[in-house]
Amino acid sequence: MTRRVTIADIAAAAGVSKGAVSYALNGRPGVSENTRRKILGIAAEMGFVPNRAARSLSVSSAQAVGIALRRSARTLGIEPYFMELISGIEATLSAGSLGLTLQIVDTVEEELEVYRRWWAERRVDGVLLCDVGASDPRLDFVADLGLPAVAVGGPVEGARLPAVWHDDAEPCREILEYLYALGHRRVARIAGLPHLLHTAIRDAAHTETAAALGLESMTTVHSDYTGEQGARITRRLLSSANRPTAIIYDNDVMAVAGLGVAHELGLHVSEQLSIVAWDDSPLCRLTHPALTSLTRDISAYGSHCAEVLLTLIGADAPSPEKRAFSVQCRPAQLSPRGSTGPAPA
Amino acid sequence: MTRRVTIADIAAAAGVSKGAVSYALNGRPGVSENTRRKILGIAAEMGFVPNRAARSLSVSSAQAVGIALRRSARTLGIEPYFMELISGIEATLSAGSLGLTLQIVDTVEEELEVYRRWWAERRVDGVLLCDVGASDPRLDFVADLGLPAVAVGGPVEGARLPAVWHDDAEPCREILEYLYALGHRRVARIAGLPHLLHTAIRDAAHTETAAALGLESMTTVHSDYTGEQGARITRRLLSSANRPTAIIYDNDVMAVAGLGVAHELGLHVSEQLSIVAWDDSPLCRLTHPALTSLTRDISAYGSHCAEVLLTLIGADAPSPEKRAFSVQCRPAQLSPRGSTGPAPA
DNA sequence: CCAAGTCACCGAACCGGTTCAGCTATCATC
DNA sequence: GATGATAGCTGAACCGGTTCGGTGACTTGG
Repeated sequence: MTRRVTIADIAAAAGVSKGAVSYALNGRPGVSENTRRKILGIAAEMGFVPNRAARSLSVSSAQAVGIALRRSARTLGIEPYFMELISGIEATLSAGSLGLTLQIVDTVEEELEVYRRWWAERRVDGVLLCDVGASDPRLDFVADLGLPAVAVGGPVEGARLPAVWHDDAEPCREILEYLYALGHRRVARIAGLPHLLHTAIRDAAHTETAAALGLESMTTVHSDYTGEQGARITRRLLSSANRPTAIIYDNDVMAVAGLGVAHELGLHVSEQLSIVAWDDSPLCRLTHPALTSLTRDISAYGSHCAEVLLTLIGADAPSPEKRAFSVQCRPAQLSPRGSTGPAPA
Repeated sequence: MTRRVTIADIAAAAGVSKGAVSYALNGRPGVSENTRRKILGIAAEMGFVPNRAARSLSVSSAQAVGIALRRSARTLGIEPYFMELISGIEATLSAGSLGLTLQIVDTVEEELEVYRRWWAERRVDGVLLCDVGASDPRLDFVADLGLPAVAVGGPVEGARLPAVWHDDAEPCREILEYLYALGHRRVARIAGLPHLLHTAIRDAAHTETAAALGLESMTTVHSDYTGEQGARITRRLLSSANRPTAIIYDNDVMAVAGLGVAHELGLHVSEQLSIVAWDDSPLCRLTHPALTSLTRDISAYGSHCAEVLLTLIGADAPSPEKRAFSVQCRPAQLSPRGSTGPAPA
């Protein structure tokens, strides 16, 4: 294994000092165009790649951002959301040649501890906070720590840090009006974790819109996003006396599970029961019938979050007027497919 | 923002030299038990956390391992395999307080470039190679580079690096014998990417076993693991003159898609068509009927791979007899569920 | 009582970059 | 022609750890 090439080697080869090489490589003033070209040539020729640790040590930046996920391995596995989000984040980061450090945690305490450690070690320059809760201890924690962070979800009130989010209320209205137009009067919704911010927002939007439309019933049951719970709650709802004619699921996994239960009970989906899923992953198109869903570009969402974080930590200085603060993305669009139809008589 | 605590601060507070502090913190000989306790006490009190960059610079280790995934965002999203694998890897790594660096790439060339850069920058101490191909350029590349790596899949012949794998042939025999016992004589298999090593192994095992059992037909069609292709191929197979009575899918996503197609064609799954899925994710239990599948503990598999990599890079020196070389894991187990039944008359 | 050996600790070099004060040569200015 | 400004570069300090040679104190043994 040949030894690594350092700037000292380049300096020696070019007959200049280490400082000059550093200026040349970083495109800073302080060297003439001629020597810069010469140095760059030698560096390329010798296959120079700067040592991260050395740079981080002097500049005190990690050239990496972190993300801690507080979900079980099983949930992370089936839930397409996270991988799509991560792949979007990753795309933006690697364009700026930043690394992504990933950690899976069990509890909030553990998550806070991870942030504390990452920041103390300078292992990351900033973090992305997923699954933002209505009153989330992490927001103040990272702000107090001074750790740059972006909330993936919002809006967060009294925001001490930027948030990137979709308007969740509008799609809720859209879907309820759509179901109403199809004749549905008894609608149920299997919602996500109740403490999450967007769950609360959707809850409110549904209650409000249902009242405005004068629906006969608008039941909301909270769940943990797993297929098991989705199936269990669906089974209960469909066995009740006055069963709903349409069910809205807060994610696609539960919707697929719900579809399975409908099959199991011998209910024809679309004729006897309509199903709508949030978060349109390819999963929604695999089933028969395909699931009507609320489509968001989650990968783009992730990219967006990463961009905001980058401007926040000043990794790539964009136009100065581009403020690094809360951004709202295009809301989810309704994609009607086979799983919704006119309400049964 | 209060300034970070460094070992110099601790040294000053304890009235000793930086060197002594370093010895004390790392549990090395060179300080008395008394001063060690004193130093540890002060360090804890001041909330000391060592700076990664500084340590990496002197020790020249990154305290992180890397993983580059060469799959599209969409595939990564629906395919539960990767997230489960990653979560297993992550569990082992964070136990050893190593970080996980993730990157998503488009082409092999790009992937090789990522390895070269990571290693040159000393951003990682080693990597895990996923989706091992039958003749995989990455194996020699990382070996030549001197970059510690573990192949997640195998066995790889002429191995210059360790591999961790499951025996894929045995489950193939098991499933075919099971289907045979149920009376199936025309079996099809929608296989994965043809260049992948385990695909080749499964191909061979199926062909061989089918011949041994004297099956009427054993069709294998290769795909790219996506639900779209799974559906398309299933549709074609089921529309053919002498359609199979059982289909084996190389992953769960395609199996779910296949189930959708069966519904679409009005075929009763288990009575008219049996379906078997590889890689039992929770997805397989969401559908109706639930999918018979070949269960592997992918998360444990990931942990295992990470352990081998750790011993390889010597991060945690285990018992010396524990050689860091190719390990074979427990093969997948057949989990019979509702999607398989006796062949139709 | 002194030589040898051991223990605990210090001081300094080192890893590979960045950055800044300072020096020199060049050039414009009055 | 003295003065000042500036571009181009050097040398050294610095970031925060690790590591190693060396030193003084203390124990041990003959």
